[in-house]
Amino acid sequence: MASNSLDEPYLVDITIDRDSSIPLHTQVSEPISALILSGELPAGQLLEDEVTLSARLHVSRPTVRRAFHDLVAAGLLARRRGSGTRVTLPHIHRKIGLTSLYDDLKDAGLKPRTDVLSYEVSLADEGRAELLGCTKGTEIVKIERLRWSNDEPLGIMTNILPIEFAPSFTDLSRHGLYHCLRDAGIKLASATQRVGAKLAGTRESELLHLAEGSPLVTTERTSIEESGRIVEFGRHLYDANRYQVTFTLFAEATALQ
Amino acid sequence: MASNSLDEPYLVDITIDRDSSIPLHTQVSEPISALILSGELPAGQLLEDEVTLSARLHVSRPTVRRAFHDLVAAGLLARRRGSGTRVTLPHIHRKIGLTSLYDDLKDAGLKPRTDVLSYEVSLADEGRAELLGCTKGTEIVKIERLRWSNDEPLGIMTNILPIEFAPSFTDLSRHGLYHCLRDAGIKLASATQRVGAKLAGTRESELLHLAEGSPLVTTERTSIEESGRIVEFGRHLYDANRYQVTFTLFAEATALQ
DNA sequence: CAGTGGTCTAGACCACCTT
DNA sequence: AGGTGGTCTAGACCACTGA
Repeated sequence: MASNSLDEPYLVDITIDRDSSIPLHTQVSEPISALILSGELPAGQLLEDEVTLSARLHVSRPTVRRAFHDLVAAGLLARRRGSGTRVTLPHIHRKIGLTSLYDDLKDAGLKPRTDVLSYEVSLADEGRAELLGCTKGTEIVKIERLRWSNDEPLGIMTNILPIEFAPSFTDLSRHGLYHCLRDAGIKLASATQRVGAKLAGTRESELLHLAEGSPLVTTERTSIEESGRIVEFGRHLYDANRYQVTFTLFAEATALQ
Repeated sequence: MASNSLDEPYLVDITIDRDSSIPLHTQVSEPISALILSGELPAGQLLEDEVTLSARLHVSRPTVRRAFHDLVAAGLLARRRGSGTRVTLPHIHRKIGLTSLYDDLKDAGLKPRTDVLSYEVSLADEGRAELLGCTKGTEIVKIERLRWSNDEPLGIMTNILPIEFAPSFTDLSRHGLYHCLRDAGIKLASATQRVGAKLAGTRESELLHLAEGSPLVTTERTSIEESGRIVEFGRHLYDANRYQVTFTLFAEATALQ
């Protein structure tokens, strides 16, 4: 292959602060991540090999390896023995996270707005208790919201939470649900999502300003917190002509199964 | 907390073969993964700490750490400093992989069958070239298949591939697309997926034995191979009353972004 | 306080790719 | 043959958890 700039290792500008509380491997991976996501590093760009980089930064090779490994897991880098470490194609960079799946409209610059339609405290019946992994009769909060985009209603969002996780009505009317949870110090570990389709019923079509029988995207989500407890269960309905769910799967993550 | 069996570390039966070509960390993680996925280890079960386990197996602590780290990334284990390593809730175990998203019916015991409706070789027009990341005029293969489940049509699957990745018609009529790709030695790295909804048109409703205007789940997928090239682009349509897309997101994976 | 996972080091050898 | 990432070791110290 003809030599070109992609094949000359890019020397990322990294300064290591050994007094910082930030782990060294993060101090290595974060600047690289930022360069790739900002588009400054083009797809296919070769990086320094890990031995050279560790010598230049005066950190151990395992530390650089850990940083590179994290970037590979995030889909930003691809490595090949003998060949080196390169930036992946931008397709892979559009990786979706736990929060962005729900707060993604903000980023898209679509002037989002969310109205809280109802906020109810009640005791869990059998079905809801099972959805939340709690016992029947536990106090739960049910929230119904309407999400707007460009001054048109886009989705109906219904969520139930055990009362100890639920944000207050006022917090919720100001910020998104995930934002409130994070502010309350609740750390989410994972979320299981089911996406399907259905036709709009009477109430749904009225709320969303659609004709009855219009196609809707349905999502059901169960969010789990670090210790394994279920934080919330949500059923959302979106206008299918204006909303799709996007996500990326990685082969690596399934290597064990 | 009252002492119970979950809080007594479970000693996983692991034998290390140092002559094997399988990495030691895999020899540690794989049996644990199998025990959890088979349900033999209950949610919340405490495992040995990594120092004890590494001593028992006569491997170094970083090797055991690597194994545990992989199991955490796969969603099977959760670790907390000072507290230990425990099996996560089964919610998280239903993790979806690159292939299972498309070959998942087989597992569900639904007697799947796939008919190849058409198999065409052509030159990529502008739109298809962009979808596949190749130049206009490249030879591509377009495949249309009908997937059955329990002797009822379930989905229409349309895929395009650069001709060098495309399986032969005969291979395709015997095995799933992903199966063929794997057999051809093509290693997938990631796939970006978009899920939405629409109403069935005339041809779709005929093929799927549905009324016109029935709700369909639509998926679009771009699969990328190790070196970053696009392997295939697929547009699938499914009967929404019988099919949903399920997947799990992990917080860890997004830590960098 | 003791126990646990999190980070880091400075090496070593091997497998694979490219030239 | 040389360069690259993949694996593995035997330690060390720190931060957090729980009793």
